[in-house]
Amino acid sequence: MSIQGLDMKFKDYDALLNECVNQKSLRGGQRVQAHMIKTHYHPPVYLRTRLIVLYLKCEVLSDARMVFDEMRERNVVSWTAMISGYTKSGFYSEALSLFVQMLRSGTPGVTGTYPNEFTFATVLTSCTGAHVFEYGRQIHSLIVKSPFELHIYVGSSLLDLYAKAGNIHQARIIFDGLPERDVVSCTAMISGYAQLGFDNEALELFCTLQREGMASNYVTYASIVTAISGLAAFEYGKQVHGHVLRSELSFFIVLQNSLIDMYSKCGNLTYGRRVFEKMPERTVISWNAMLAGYSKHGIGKTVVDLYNRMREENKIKPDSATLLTVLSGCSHGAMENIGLKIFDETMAEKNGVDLSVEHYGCVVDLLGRAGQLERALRFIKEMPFEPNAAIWGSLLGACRVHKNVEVGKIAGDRLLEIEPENAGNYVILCNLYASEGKWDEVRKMRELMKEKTVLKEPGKSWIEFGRTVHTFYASDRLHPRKEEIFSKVRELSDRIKAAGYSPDLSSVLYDVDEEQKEKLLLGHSEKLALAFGMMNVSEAKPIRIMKNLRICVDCHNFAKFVSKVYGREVFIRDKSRFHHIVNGMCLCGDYW
DNA sequence: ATAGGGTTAG
Repeated sequence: MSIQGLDMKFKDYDALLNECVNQKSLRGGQRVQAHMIKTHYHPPVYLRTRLIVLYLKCEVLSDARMVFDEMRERNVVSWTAMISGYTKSGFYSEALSLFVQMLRSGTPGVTGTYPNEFTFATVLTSCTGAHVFEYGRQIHSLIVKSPFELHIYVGSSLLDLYAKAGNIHQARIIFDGLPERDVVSCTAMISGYAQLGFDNEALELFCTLQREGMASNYVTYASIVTAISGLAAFEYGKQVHGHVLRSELSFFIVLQNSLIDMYSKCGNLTYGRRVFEKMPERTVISWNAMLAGYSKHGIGKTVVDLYNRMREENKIKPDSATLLTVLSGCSHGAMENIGLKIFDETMAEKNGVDLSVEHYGCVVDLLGRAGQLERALRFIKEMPFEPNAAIWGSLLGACRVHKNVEVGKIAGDRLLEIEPENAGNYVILCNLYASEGKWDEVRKMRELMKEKTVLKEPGKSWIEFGRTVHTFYASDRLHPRKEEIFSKVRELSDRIKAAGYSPDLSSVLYDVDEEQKEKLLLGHSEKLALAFGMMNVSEAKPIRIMKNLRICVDCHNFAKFVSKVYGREVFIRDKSRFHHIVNGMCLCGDYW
């Protein structure tokens, strides 16, 4: 196409620019712009905006911005296009600052440019991306006064904003208030539930909407698979996977990634690996999800093998999450030296990944697990980050296992400064002091604990059986089969006591007599779930239990004895990893 | 002409 020497007018430029946009031709746009300058043509707002849109489509933000800045006058589309350009590239604060300028713009004495439904939809996304939720709420109040409150695009990003801010209730109110629903608004609601851990609600909404004939796409499925991962609802997950395979959606990498994660979190690494191996194309997330599965199961060797394969294939570059997973996999898998070596190698690499305080935390884990507590302490003092609660907690945990009161006291004091409200910290310190017979210190800790701690999240465990997820709370008085389950726990306890089990009363926080302590221990939700599993799950199958917190020492021991005495295989997924318990032993090596 | 939802790590 040649435009030299022609007498170009609005209509011609418009046609040319349209063609460039369709072909995504950056060079074409630049030639049109050059021609305008050469022939002293002053394009109107419309044509300048078309140029901005073209440059944004070609992902050259700076060129778009240049055209934008040269405009003496702009309309809502020029503003919105520019804001959207910044939002899509993740420059949220630029986008928000433009939005403010937009409201203030206009000739003196005249009000600014008024945002429309396109502007609101995109600017809310910026607020969510930038995590400036208070700002988003202010924009919400502008929207309420505008005619666009019930617009489906605006409503979707608005409910997403509240969901991401953690206010799922408000998100649901907005969702229910929308006059119509479509895939995106429904998916935003479902993923909002899933990301905040309201997995049952996510599943319930998904089922309801499906009955209502809602269309689903791969984003919807990725979100629902995430909810299934949280519940570890293996049977349901397989069903959804089958559905995906029969649809046209199975080629989406994002969806395959979430399936890998789902199977791993259900404790079925074989299925996850099968999805992983069949992928024609992988992203770094595919690798990270697969690695995380083996890491959480404590299978360190496979973590390292897979990581080496990733580096050998040299197609996908490991990122900081990869390294974090590999280091934590080495720690869970008792491969301390290899983990430390990988850390050192990464440090030495020129353009390796960005190391965060969490990576350093993994190294503390590795050193602590290896029993090198003084070295871990030195490492913490020399690292380029301010140590946080996770770092000190990791060191303290290691000190408890290796019974090192000296270093443990240092870690504990720092930890209580940062996190005085966390009861778990006092418990570990109590255990440490008790193991050395320092009863004065134990008493001091108990008093401090009573004074400072706040109620933590209540413990709960669940197990999937007969297409239903059965949930148990500590000393569950509401469960319909409570009598039966409690007596089964008693029965298990009596039988394993004969084989050498003795309840670990020291892990009970409350100041009550020993009999009470044992009763409290027997009421732990994971024991109830285990008893339920023993009553219902066929003997040929492993019992798979999920727990929202970390498993306690006594329940861990209890499960080990049950596995030996009754010859059962037990998986317990807790907050930090999988415990795979067979014949009286756990793959975690009693370190978690 | 300009617009909304998604997967991994601890």
